[in-house]
Amino acid sequence: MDLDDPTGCVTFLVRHAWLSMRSALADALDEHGLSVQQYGVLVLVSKVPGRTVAEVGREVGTARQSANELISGMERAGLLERRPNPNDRRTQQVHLTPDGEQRLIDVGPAVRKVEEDLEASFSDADRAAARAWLHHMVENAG
Amino acid sequence: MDLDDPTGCVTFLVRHAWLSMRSALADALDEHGLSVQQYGVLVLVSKVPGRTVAEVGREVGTARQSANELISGMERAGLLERRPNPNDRRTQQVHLTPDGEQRLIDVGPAVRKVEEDLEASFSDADRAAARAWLHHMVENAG
DNA sequence: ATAGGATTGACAGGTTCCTGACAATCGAGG
DNA sequence: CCTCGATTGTCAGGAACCTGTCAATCCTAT
Repeated sequence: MDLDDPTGCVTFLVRHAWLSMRSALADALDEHGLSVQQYGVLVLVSKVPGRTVAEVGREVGTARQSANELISGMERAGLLERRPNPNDRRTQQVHLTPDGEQRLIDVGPAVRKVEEDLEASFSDADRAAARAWLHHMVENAG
Repeated sequence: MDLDDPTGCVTFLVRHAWLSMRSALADALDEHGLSVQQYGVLVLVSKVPGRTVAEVGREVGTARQSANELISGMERAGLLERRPNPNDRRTQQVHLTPDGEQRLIDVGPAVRKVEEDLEASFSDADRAAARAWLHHMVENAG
């Protein structure tokens, strides 16, 4: 990727960072047969099992319908399963299958290595500062 | 937008920041009838007139074909024009029309206000640090 | 209890973006 | 000169994502 950002617009710099990091992450993930979006859902459902489709969509930053299609695909791939929600007949609880859990464990080191390598030259303070800046953008925009 | 990022993965935090900032930018832009991608191309071509389609695609972080479609649409909208390149008969030089230049001038303040408001609570040093971090991600990934 | 509003998962249809090809053209090396 | 590899703009087809909509369900207030 080229992406030198001559626009002088921070928003596009953030976009370029996202594209580059996604590309690096994708390289590590598709050795394990996972897409970046699938990995995102896997991590999310792993941290908070029982999430509904709509919740997954919101927290992963995509439309409800896109989350639906994504989850359906992962269900077909045997990574996820939907269970009926006893407290709400509209929704379904999304859970990891044993295969999904195993896959998440398998890719963990590779993912962590990618991000660690990318940030290797930064101090803990710098990393925290960058996260704070990014988090602030998330909170105050949209 | 929700986007609280419980994944603990910086890459997704960057994605969330991009989505949020893009949404804020889009709100400001569509009052002037521009999309975020169109604005990006406008700024890029303004800074370096005569860019080819392929170059625009690379620098804006999209496929050659997507840049082609984007530029075609903006040409139809009277914002851009393609001129033959005397030194290379394969390529065409993309230039702003007077309308395109005017539109860019018109939206400038709104765009700058959005980004300034987002970063208002950060010092110059913090802003520079965030840009350095982002730039490093762009350089070392992809 | 029940009416009204909001939310859910899913379907249909459309937009955006991408990959894979193609001929035309350029540039370097015989 | 001429060939060969690389690059350009563009077309065709598909993948990913979104909006709009619907019935079903939940929640709140009267």
